[in-house]
Amino acid sequence: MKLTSKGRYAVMALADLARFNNVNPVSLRDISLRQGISLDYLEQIFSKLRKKEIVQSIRGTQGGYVLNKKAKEIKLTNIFDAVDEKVKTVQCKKESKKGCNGKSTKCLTHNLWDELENHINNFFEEKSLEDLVKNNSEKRV
Amino acid sequence: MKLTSKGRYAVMALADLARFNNVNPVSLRDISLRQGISLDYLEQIFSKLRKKEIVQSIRGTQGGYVLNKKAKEIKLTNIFDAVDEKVKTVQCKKESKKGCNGKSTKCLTHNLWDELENHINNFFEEKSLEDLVKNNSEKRV
DNA sequence: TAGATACTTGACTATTTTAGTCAGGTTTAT
DNA sequence: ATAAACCTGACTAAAATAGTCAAGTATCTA
Ligand code: FES
Ligand code: FES
Repeated sequence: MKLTSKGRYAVMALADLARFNNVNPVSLRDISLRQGISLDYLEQIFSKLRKKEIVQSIRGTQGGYVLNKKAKEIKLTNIFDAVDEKVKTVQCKKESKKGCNGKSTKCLTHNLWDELENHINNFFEEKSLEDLVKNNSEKRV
Repeated sequence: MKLTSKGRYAVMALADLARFNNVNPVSLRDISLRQGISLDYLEQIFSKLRKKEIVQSIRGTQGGYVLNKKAKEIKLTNIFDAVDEKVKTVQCKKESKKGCNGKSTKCLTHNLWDELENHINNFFEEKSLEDLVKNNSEKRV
């Protein structure tokens, strides 16, 4: 199981943004340079973040992005959800009573994968952007 | 983040095996039919499981596979490890002091991904094959 | 008001990974 | 002998990933 770059970059970029989220909007160009992420790719990512109202955009010179909520209120879940990074442990449809591989009932291991999915999602629901930034500045002290 | 079929199948197949692990070895053909997994693919998977001494093979007619340890002693970690299903949340090398994207230090979010990786691995270290089979027969009662 | 900066959008593509298949073995019980 | 079952390695189609590229639009500042 691996985390995709898109998800990782989204969080990295927002952490960067949260850290510089004071007076001025932060341009993607700056984030791109600081975090070493392709500008074009960042644009794709931020387009999604904006649509889910996690960030707000300010166009024109001196423009950029700002957080649309308090860092405390932005959970990793929200970020991953926005960029379609989802945790998926099974192939079988959740709603359907059918199991994987076309079986008529759920397989032996189905519950396990459900548990796993919850276990991982719990982590994402607990962590907020604030935790990230705070944790990091504590370390620096 | 998603779980690959290889990992899922390995656990499914071993759960099946554990359940029928009484007198006779279990043939891959049977597992293939019961679980709806391609026989050829199962062979690849069991080759790895055997090399890591999770199962033992018995060749010839009436042959098949048996568990090489008690179900209680086979953790998901061991299974995933055997089939190279690994949890990977970062690109940067663990040992290296360098960060992702060629930076000279670890990035803002590196600790987070480390935590995530541990969080997931903990789950795999706790669960054993026995849990799986027991859990399931309890449900059946 | 010209120009630069920065956001916006959608299409396109190379690479990698996944999820197998296929072909040809070898071993052993009956 | 023969059939059942394991064993091995090479191959491949399809999907997912990680971007790139092109052509805009909006807004600030000189
Ligand atoms: S994973 Fe859901 S039925 Fe097998
Ligand atoms: S993830 Fe390890 S340095 Fe960025």
